[in-house]
Amino acid sequence: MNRTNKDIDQRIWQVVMLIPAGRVATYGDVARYAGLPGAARRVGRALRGLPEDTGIPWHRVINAQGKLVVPGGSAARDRQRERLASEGVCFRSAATVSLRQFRWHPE
DNA sequence: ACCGTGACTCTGC
DNA sequence: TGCAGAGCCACGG
Repeated sequence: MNRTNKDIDQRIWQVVMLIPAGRVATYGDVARYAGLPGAARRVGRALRGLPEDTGIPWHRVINAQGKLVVPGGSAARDRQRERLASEGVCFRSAATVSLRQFRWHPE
């Protein structure tokens, strides 16, 4: 079975959509839940290609250090922090979330 | 095919 | 707490 890149992206997006509001997940977690252990960078690439008006909650995906790593300079970074805050996610610092407290753990 | 780069992660100092 | 190194997957020159 040859999985196309598009299939992989969809798989990743589907996992991201499972993250409930007020919670966050790391790139590595998403990769693992999508059946792609170790492909955290692949997840980042999949999210980078999303349009601005997407319904996929990409802002709930951060790195393993609880940090928002979306490139600065783009409005996306501020939007991510704003959305998370509005969902009730508290920040330990300007761009760092309390993973311990808000990390999503699928059952 | 080689190499640099990136919305990554883990380990060790 | 912070930074460097190495490993990771994938893309583009």
